[in-house]
Amino acid sequence: MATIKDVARIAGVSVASVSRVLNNGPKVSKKTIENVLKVVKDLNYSPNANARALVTQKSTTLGVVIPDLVDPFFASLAHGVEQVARKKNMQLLLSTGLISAESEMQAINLLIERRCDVMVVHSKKLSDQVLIELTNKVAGLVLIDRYIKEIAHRCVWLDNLEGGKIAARHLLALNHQNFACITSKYQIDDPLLRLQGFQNELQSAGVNIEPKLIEYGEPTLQGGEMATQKLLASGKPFSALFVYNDAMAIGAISTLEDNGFKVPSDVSVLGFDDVLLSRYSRPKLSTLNYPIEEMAKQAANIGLELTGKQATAHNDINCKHIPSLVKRESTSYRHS
Amino acid sequence: MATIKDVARIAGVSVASVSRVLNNGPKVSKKTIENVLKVVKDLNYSPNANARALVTQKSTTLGVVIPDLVDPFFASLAHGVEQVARKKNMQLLLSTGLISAESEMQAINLLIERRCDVMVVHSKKLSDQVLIELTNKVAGLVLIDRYIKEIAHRCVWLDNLEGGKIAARHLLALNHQNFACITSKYQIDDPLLRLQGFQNELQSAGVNIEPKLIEYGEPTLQGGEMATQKLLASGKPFSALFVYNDAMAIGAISTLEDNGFKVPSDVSVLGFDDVLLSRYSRPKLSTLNYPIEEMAKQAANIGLELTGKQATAHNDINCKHIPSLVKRESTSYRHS
DNA sequence: AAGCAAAGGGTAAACGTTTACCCTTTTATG
DNA sequence: CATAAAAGGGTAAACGTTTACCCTTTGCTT
Repeated sequence: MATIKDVARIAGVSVASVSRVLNNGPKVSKKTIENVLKVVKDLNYSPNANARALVTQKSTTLGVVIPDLVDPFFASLAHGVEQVARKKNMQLLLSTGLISAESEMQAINLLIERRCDVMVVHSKKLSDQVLIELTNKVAGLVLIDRYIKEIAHRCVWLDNLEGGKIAARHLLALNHQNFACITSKYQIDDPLLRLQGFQNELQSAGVNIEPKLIEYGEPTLQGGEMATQKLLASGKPFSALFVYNDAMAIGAISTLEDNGFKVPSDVSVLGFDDVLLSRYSRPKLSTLNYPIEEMAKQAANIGLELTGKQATAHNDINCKHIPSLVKRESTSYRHS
Repeated sequence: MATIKDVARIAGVSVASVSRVLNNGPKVSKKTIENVLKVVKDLNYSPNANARALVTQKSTTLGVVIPDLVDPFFASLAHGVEQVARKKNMQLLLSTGLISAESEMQAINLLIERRCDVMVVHSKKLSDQVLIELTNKVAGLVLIDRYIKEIAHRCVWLDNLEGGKIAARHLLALNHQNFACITSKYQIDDPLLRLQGFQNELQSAGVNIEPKLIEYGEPTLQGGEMATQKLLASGKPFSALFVYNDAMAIGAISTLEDNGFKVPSDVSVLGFDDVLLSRYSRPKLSTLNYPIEEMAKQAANIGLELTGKQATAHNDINCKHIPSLVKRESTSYRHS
């Protein structure tokens, strides 16, 4: 593959001039520009990004750490980052860290070796302490979906507690009194906080949720189906069901209807996340919008600011996001 | 950030020794290894991947060109490649090229600048000629979802024509006689071939499809809804509907049911792709499985072989894939 | 016509690695 | 004990760029 030296030699100029032409630098005559550009084209020359990164001490790479790409939620996250990358003529380097502390750490280390300027990191397993140290070491590292008080300005996160409360308020406003809840069996803070917010708000309204009407499952369609079966098996009546995520909610609806319950007339079902699926289900799913793509963009932009690649914007920016209710067809007023 | 020289200096050895330790090279004593490793840890040293790539003339990067990450289909593609990348301790570099010849070319060029060893490229707009030249230039470039005769061994593709035929055979076997078809308005070869295969097979069975019962639309839920409305507006009866993809098929089902048609008892609906959605819809969608993730893995492995990073496997490998019927609930026997 | 600024362009160091080649020390062999 | 082989480790070139610094030419000012 041709190098800059080849171009210089054939064009009869120095490598410095070639470099200047390629980078729109100063001090090149029109004639040289044309000349060099022609040789570049003839030789099919392509500058070596690695060499460039080495000497300039900056990569044009935006790194992302997510567990997985197959989960649409994380795909949206990556997509958000990708959009700001493209706007800056940078590229996405993906590092997957299945949810374990070691693999998360490894994924981050790979990005560090690549000297990514900016890194958007989704980490659930690494300790606060480790992440704080990491942010000290890596200027452009921003955490997403996580809140650590000491580095609040480096965190872009969703208020899950408030999400639970919003869910409760919506269902209460629809005149419901008997509530059930399906949540994820995985003990990370998201499901815990959503449930807690939900319960808190119900309690404020003087309503308690029957312990048997809280079920746990895999955060998948099947998990939702199984949890719903357990709910029904309990024999306790309920007219409103708050579910950890949309996939589980769709599973729940499926099982409810198989058992003769109409959604929403018999049971209102409320999901969480507002992923693509929710718009495709029948009835269309009422849910809480998790603006992950916007959050990812914000995280990437903060990373860019931190590394001085972008004028630091409004510093009153709020890194805490509140999910918003998306009322569709799966929740409705209960006529008593 | 500490460099290998810092490590060498503090450990009291040469950079060569440090390098050898880091790469498990020969000619290092146990004592040196321990010594160096300790300094590496103390200094929090992280080797610079760019420098490494420059001198070794190989990157540990696996590039992917797709239009988009938000489409689950392409996310699956990326996920497939990512899995083989991880197995080889390589990483995914993503380059998005919205469907236009220029942006596809640009996306590929970015990967070339990065000197990706292996590139899995999804290109619909670049000409055969351009892609052939590209494969000559880039040893590890493999095309996915595209077939070019001259470089067949560098193409991993799905037989869309056969897919259309399989769809027709399935629906014919279910005793249907009046067929409708919804396809994508975008004139790339996939929709064209699927429709052609479908029609060919129907003709072989002596059945013709009413021209008014072929509709075009955006390949989305809404596109499916609108196309179905036009189908119904034609007034022509049909009991079997073959749809370009799952999203459109779900839109079609939605519109059919809104208009009083039961799926599958009144109309059988068959999708294409077998994306996540199809398992979540009600009724669950019958569809043709597009094994994109497997295909992506295969493409990545071929790229690896081409660049000698992997023993060349069975060379009887088949790069042509045939979609397989996934019978779920949206198609059924027509009782005449 | 002298002097000087501006414009154009070249030289070479630097970025952080790997590795071929060479040298020294230790160990094994007879 | 002499010697060869093996083991350990150092030196420096090379990878392909960018850019600070310097030099030459040109044109303008007085």
